[in-house]
Amino acid sequence: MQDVRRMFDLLQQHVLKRTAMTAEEFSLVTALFVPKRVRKNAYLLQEGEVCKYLAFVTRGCLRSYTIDKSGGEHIIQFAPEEWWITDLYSFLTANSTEYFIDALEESDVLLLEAASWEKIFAVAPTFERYFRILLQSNYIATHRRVLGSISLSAEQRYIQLLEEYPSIVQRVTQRHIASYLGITPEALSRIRLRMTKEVKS
Amino acid sequence: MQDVRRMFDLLQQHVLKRTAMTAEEFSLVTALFVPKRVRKNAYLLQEGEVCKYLAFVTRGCLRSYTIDKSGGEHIIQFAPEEWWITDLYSFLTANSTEYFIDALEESDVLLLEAASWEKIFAVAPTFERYFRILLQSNYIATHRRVLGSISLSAEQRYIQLLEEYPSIVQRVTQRHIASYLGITPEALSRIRLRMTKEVKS
DNA sequence: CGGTCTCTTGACGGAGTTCAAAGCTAGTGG
DNA sequence: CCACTAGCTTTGAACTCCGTCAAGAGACCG
Repeated sequence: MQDVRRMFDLLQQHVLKRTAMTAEEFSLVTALFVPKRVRKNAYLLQEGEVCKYLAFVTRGCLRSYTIDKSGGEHIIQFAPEEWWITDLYSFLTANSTEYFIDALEESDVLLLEAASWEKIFAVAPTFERYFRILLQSNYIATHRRVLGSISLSAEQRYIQLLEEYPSIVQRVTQRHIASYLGITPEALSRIRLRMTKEVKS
Repeated sequence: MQDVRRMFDLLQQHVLKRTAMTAEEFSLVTALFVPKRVRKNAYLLQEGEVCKYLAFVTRGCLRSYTIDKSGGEHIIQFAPEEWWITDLYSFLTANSTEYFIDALEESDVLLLEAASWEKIFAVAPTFERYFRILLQSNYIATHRRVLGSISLSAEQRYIQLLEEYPSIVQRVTQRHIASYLGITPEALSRIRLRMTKEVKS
C-alpha cells in the first residue's frame, strides 16, 4: 500500500482547500480513518449489504453502479484520487444497498465507519463545514448532470463529459463511459466515429 | 401574505425535524430572513442575474428551469411548501445564472441573502448541521434521479415520479411534468394513454 | 363570450437499442 | 516469451421509442 502518511496528507490538503481546519484538529480525526488497499475488481460494497464506510480515494479509481433485472450495469459515479465514494443512503440509514462499489484499478482508500461518523463532528467540528461544502459542490455538479440528461443528446452529453472530466475518459473503458452516459457501447462507438469524421472534414 | 409568524413556524419545524436546535438559537436567525410574497408567474431569478437568495417556500409552489437555444424549457426542480430553492452555484460564487426561478402558484417564501449566509453559521452554528443534513438528503434524491435517467424508460420514470411525488403530479400541468422528465408533452400524453388502457385490460 | 393555453391524436423521421458477427487488445498460463 | 482466451470495440441491419410538425378539442381567464 501507499505510504499512510501520504494518504492522510492528501486528505488534509483536500480539507484545507475547503476550510481553515488547524493541523491539531485534523490530527484528532486521523485515528478514525482506516487505510485500505482495494485490488482491481475487488468490491467495497455489494448489493444487499449495508454500506459501512465513507471512502476517500488516495490512489486508483473506483466506481459505484447498479445492476438492473436484465443484468445491465448503470454507473452512477467514478471516484479517482481525491474523491469520496459511498452509498450515502445505506450508510446513513443502515438499510441494505442496491449499489455495487468496486475498483477499476488497484486503489488505496481511507475508510470512515458509520460509528466514526457519529464521533467526527464532536472531535473536530470543522468537519461539519467540510462535508457541508463537499455536499454543496456535489449538489451543483449533480444538478448539472440532471440538466444534461433531460436537455442534451447522447453526443452532447459525451462532449460535456470530455470537457468536464477529460482524465476520466482517458482512464476507463468506453463500455464504462457509455454506462455512465446511459447509452449502449455501440451508440458511443458511433458517436465517436461521427466526431472524428467531423474533425477531419 | 401569510402570517409571518406561521412562516417562521414552518421553517422552525423543518429545522427541528433534522436537528436539536434550541428555540433561542432559532430566534437569533429569524432577523436574517426576509418574508416575501411571489405572485403567480413572477420571477425570483432570471437568466443573466446573480442569484441573491436562498428561498424557503412556506406556501405555493415554485420551479427552477433553463431555456435552451431553441426555446425549450427544462425544469430542474419543483419547490412546494417546505422546500428550499435557489441556484446554489450562482448564489455561492456570484457568477451570473443560467436558470430561471418563478412561481407556478401564488407563493410565500422566506429569503436568505448571500450576506446573511456568511453570518448565519456564526450566529447559530447548528445551521451548519441543518444544511449539511438537507444537502445529504438532496444528494440521495438527486442521485436516484440520475440513476433513473440513465437506466429507465420515460414511462418508468413517470411511474417513479408518481410514486415519489404524487402531490406534485396533481398540482402542476402535464407540460411541466414532461419538462421535468425530459420528454415532450406529446410523449407523456401517450404514456398516460397506454397506462390507462393497461389498467382497464 | 373570445382568445389563449393545455391536452390529445395522427403521420413521419431520426436517434438510439437490440442482436449478431468480426476484429482488436490485454491479461493469463504454459 | 509466446499462444490463447476473454473481454472490449467496431460495424451492420432491423426495430422501437420518442421527437417534430400539424391540427383539433377542451379548459380557463379576462
